[in-house]
Amino acid sequence: MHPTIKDVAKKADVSIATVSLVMNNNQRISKETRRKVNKVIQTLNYHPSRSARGLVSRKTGNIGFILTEEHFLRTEPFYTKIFLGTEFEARANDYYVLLATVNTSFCKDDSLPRFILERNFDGIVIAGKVPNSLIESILKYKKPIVFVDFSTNNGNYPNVLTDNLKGVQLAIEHLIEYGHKKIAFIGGEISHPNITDRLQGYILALEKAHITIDDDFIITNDEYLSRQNGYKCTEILFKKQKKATAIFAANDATAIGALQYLKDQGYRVPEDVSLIGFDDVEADLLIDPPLSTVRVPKVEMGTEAVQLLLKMINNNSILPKKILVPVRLIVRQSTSYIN
Amino acid sequence: MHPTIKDVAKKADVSIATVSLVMNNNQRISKETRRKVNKVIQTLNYHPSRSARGLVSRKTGNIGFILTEEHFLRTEPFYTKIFLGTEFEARANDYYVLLATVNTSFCKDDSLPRFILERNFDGIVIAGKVPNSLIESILKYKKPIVFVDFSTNNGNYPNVLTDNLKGVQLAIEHLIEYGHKKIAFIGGEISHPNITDRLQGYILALEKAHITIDDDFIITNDEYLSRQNGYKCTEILFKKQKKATAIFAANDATAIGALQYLKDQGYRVPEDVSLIGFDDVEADLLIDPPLSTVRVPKVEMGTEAVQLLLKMINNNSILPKKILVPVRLIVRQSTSYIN
DNA sequence: TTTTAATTTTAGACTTATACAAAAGTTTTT
DNA sequence: AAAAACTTTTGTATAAGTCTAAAATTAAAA
Repeated sequence: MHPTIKDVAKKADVSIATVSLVMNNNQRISKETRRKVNKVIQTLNYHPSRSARGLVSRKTGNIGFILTEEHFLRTEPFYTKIFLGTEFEARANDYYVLLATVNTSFCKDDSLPRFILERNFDGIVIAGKVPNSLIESILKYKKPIVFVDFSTNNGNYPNVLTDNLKGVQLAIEHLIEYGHKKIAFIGGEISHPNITDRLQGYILALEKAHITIDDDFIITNDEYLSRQNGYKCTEILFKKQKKATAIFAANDATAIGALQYLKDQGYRVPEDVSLIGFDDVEADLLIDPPLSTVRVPKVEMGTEAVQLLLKMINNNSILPKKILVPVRLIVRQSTSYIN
Repeated sequence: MHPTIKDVAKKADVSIATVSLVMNNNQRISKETRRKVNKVIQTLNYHPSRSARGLVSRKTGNIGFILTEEHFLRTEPFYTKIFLGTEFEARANDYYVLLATVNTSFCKDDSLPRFILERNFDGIVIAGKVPNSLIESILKYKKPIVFVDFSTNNGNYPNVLTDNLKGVQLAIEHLIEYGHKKIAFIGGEISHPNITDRLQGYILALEKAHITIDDDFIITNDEYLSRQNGYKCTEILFKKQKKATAIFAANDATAIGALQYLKDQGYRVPEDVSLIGFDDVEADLLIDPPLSTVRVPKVEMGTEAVQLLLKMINNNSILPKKILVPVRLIVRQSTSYIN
């Protein structure tokens, strides 16, 4: 059998309480005893049992990570990267991450992820948009929660968000610098906080540059932010009289769909139309031309979320309610000077 | 506080042992008592504590998933999908999956993933090639292990593998059907079991079609299976006198690199050269022309692995030593009839 | 020596599973 | 019909490994 706290205690000739105190860095233990015990711990390669610890201390050492199935199975590894970030940061702090997906149409009587029912977690990271009914169910457990890439006014929990306003501003300024004035905004899921922000940022950036907002250049709907939807929006945009010379797409998937439409219609990108997206996903480099975009630091969002969550778990009093992760303009070949 | 077994026992007017037996579907409990207890369990929304269970039963309900950092961070979500599969299957069986990455250059004194040290797992899925030293360290724990997408003769543990021979055979037959006879094989990591198999399959398929193997058409090395390497191999291939009319690439990344070289040199795909890969990754659809390939069912590999692992954990006697997951030929636009 | 501070130990709790004991219910034997 | 022998069902007691409040011990200071 593998060693337990008793084996360590016996070998170090102290009580198990002492060993426990040493393990938990309690300062009452004398340096000498500490050293002696630590040595035995090393020798025996002792590691305390999670189960026993969890049972008595009511801390499980687990962090839950929840997102919708839809987001999880999404082709672009957007949330996968956020997950990676949480995983790294959790591991660095001796936590495990338990991943669970929920149905997009979760309703209040559906059963919650198992680790919640079993109280097998100390805190939860909720990534992306999830149903309100799910949030309400989870809130009942009164455990620390951090939202990533989604904000809700349900409860008052901290968020880790993309700096959308800043990102759009960078993108629009970039287009303006290239001489564009007829800049369109296309995208779906307009009621999603991220997209609302981006549209808002688009308007602000144009106003700042003293360019009048033209409603004909704003094509939005409430459908999923897919390539298909990007294609469709661009089609609507270009069926109008006025022609935009640049398109800001609400995300890269939308931009890739837009590119397809433009190619199909014989427009050259960027010669005829400049195109910029948002997110910076893998696919951007694979398409022709490579897509200019705004980089969202996905992995960092995950690490930030865990750092915040751990602070909550440890009752750290200073808690930012909102962390905006910095974005970066990535200029590739889909944007150029206006002809 | 949330309910414990005691609360259930009191409310159902039975002993905690009875509740426990009901929870574990022990048949000695009478139908009536069972019903009564189950009803209370429902009413109280009782879920047994993982920690307590783990402590007494020595089962943690956790499955470890190990892969190298390199594989985890890989752009193509190959292992991510396998992970998804394990996650789904594990959840369906009330297990959690704990993911851990290890350094590619793990050496025997490095510390193992934490869940191993803490014995916080019932079995492990090892995905992809991992250092031998790691395997040796893990074997010491004498716990069930299943290897996915990698086979080792270290110990005698079951594998879940791609049916490489079949896959290559399908690809080569497809090319032959299109009239190709000068079919090249390119790829790195030639000592990787998968790639060794694929080369083997290439040779067998050609022999079967009575086409003589030409060593000039086999370009391999031991570097990582990257696009860069695909580019390089193709360069070597086409600097020779004899020109191949079709290329079988050891995987899709290699194929994409090959495509780049061909385009750079003015070869048209598939008019001048047919190109087929292996894996079926996301990128295949994004490149121009979309890549013909052999689909590896990644998610299914994960589910198969967990099913196998659970059988081992539950001491199921009938254990296949090797599961070959079926592959499928995916014909897209990078292959065509020879001109 | 007494008081105080520092260090260590004792004892109990956390929740569940299970061996064994006990009770209740059935069948067989006399 | 009662006793004996089973069978089925339920309960009692204990153990798993760790943490922690409170108690006990030791050392240091007064």
